[in-house]
Amino acid sequence: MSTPAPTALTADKADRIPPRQRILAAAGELFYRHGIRAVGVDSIAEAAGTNKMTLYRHFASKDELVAEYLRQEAGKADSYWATLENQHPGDPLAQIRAWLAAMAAHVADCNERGCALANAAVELPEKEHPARAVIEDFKRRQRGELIGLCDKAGLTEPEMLADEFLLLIEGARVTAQSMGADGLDARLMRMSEALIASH
Amino acid sequence: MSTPAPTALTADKADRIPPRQRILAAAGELFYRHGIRAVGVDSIAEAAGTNKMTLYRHFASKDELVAEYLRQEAGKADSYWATLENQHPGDPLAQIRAWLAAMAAHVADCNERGCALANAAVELPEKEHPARAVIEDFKRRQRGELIGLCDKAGLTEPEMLADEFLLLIEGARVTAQSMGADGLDARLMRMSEALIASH
DNA sequence: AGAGTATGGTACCGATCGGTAACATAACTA
DNA sequence: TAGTTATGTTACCGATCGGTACCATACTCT
Repeated sequence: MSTPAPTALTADKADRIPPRQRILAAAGELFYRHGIRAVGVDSIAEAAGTNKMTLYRHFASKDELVAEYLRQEAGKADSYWATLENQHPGDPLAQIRAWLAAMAAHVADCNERGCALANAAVELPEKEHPARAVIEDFKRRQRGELIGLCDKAGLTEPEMLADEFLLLIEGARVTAQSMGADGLDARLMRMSEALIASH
Repeated sequence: MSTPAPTALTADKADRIPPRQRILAAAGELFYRHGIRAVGVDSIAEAAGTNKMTLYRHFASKDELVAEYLRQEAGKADSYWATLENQHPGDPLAQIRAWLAAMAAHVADCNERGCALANAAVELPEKEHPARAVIEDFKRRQRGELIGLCDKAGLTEPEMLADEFLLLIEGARVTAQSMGADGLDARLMRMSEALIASH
């Protein structure tokens, strides 16, 4: 009678998921959807099916929670390189193409709101914010991985090419937020192929 | 004794500049530097050398002030196309190159924090916000102007090329916020020239 | 000079912000 | 079973949020 049904739909506290993970998941959703500064800790705790006190037992401050949220997002993106290697073992060019296609799909997805890390950089300009280090480290790693792939694929000027890809993708993700993603993914893939051909 | 000295250094109320302009100027500075949500109306009024009451006599709400701020920024960018036409009359390709160079300079400028309109789009995802219409209109106009120049310059696939430019620039401006602008402007110019050559 | 208007100053509103104290209740562990 | 730890609950803190009422100036225009 007490437990209505183990629906597992809502992130209710009855779930076996520990509160720290629930908080992080709820914060991720809200931060990404509405923006970091637009979301208060109260609403995060509520969405996580817990309360503010428990939140502050796991995170020293909102800023630290933000940093952890970004670490989580960075980790997801980082692990994707290994997935690509598994899908196209020993074929760096195919990995690059798959990565570009995945990015184009992100751009085309109406539910997406760009790169969480890049958005955070726009919203948190203070250099002292703990999130800044997370963002910069991630962007550096991402660039390094992509340069490595371009290099292994035997493409000329791998650094230049990787930067071209990154600028194009980043531009597309932010443009989609202000102009919509109408046909942007197809355009993105065409441009990418042209870049590959020219290297 | 009362007036210490007409220093004209601070944006003091003694200036002949009407409060509405002072408020808009102060809001522009603060919004761009620290982010829209990070700036309260009190601090805007104070920076403008006036008070909150006068601010609300000129702007119906903070959201409306934000929209007006973005209209102002859009207007500046819009008027730049005429400047380009004056500097290189009848030479659309030179105008494109000058525009690209100006954008690269923006990217390289450490005091810049990307496109004010694009940043606002990241910070204000709510579709009902009065700023959204301003942003979308501006981006559409910008794209139209650039397509027109590419077309008049006799470049092939002017729409495609304009989108390539826009994505590249937008990507560079947001990337500069998370990775610094280290050599990004030179890279940007090289990529732009390659794009022009291929069209 | 007088009337109307624009601005400044102050105090205030309810709501929310990030963050905490104190206490009760679980849950796990020895 | 006793003790410890993690979690939930409630109430609260000072500060700030966007927004407003009220009144005193100051300026402008007839």
